[in-house]
Amino acid sequence: MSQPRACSVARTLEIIGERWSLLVLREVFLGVRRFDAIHAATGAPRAVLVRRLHTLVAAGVLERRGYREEGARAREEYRLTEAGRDLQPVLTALMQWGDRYLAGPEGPPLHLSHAGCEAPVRARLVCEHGHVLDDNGRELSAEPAAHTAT
Amino acid sequence: MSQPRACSVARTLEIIGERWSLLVLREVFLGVRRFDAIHAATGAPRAVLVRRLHTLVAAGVLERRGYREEGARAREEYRLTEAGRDLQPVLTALMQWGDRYLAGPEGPPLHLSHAGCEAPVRARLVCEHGHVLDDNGRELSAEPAAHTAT
DNA sequence: CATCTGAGTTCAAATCGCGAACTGAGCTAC
DNA sequence: GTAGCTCAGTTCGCGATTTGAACTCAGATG
Repeated sequence: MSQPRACSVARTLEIIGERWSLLVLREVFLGVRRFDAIHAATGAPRAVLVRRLHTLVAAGVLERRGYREEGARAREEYRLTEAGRDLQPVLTALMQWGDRYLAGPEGPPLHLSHAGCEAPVRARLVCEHGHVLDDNGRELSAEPAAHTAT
Repeated sequence: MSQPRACSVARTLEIIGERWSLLVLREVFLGVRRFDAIHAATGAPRAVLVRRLHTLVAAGVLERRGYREEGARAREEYRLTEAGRDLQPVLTALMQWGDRYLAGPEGPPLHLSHAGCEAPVRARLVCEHGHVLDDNGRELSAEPAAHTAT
């Protein structure tokens, strides 16, 4: 093996693997869309935040658009695209692991529930036959696709 | 809001959010456990790899242990702990997103299936009433836990 | 003994991240 | 109409981190 492994994990991390990217996305998922608000909620330095937002927009995960509220001046906001919304399982899986292994004595700081049904939501591994697997991957088997080259 | 948001995502990223950490974990999940092999498979610089491995060991995600094969000299290997195995949904969610949005013309480079049942496995959001949600978070509602402070 | 391998160290150069201060446009109150 | 406020960035200097390549060192191999 002379080349690093070609892998969708690596490619995804090229986009959202930088230091603040996922925290930015967390905020946008929570409905925080304006620059200053994201800055305050994440604590990321402004210069870095600008770069991350541009990267995410360029990658098609966020969308930057101007808007204007009643009699207020024009502002910018960042919204999730379809591709961005599809990152929800990533955030959920990260949060869930932190809840389990890193929560303080007060328990998890944020609670996700199924709108309408109110039940707590978890990221699970599910096979197409409908079996829900344990989270630990012991029931998984991985194999490279046919075209192993590249 | 003067303090950055307290959040399990942020805490988790403190541990596995560095540049190479998740790629290291990907390899260990795939059964690659030796330093040089991880180095070759990820392409991470050796000095960085040493730091990441130490971080992951210190965080209790990996375990470093010496071993010796028949008549070979002693080596070190890195193994997943229970906590490490529980990161599988994170890796799977990342891979799945990359498969959907970043796969080349040859399609996804790696295939996960349910051992025994052979069916493809996906990371899904599932509520405790057993409903499987869309991946896009539209059916989710988030609220801070009671103790909003800190 | 000379060589190979595995697991790191060490090094200088380039990049990146950081906090704090600054810019500049548009609105609002005086 | 000008002083001040808000928002969305820039700029800046410093220090930490990353990088690739070369080097070390111990144990096994020929």
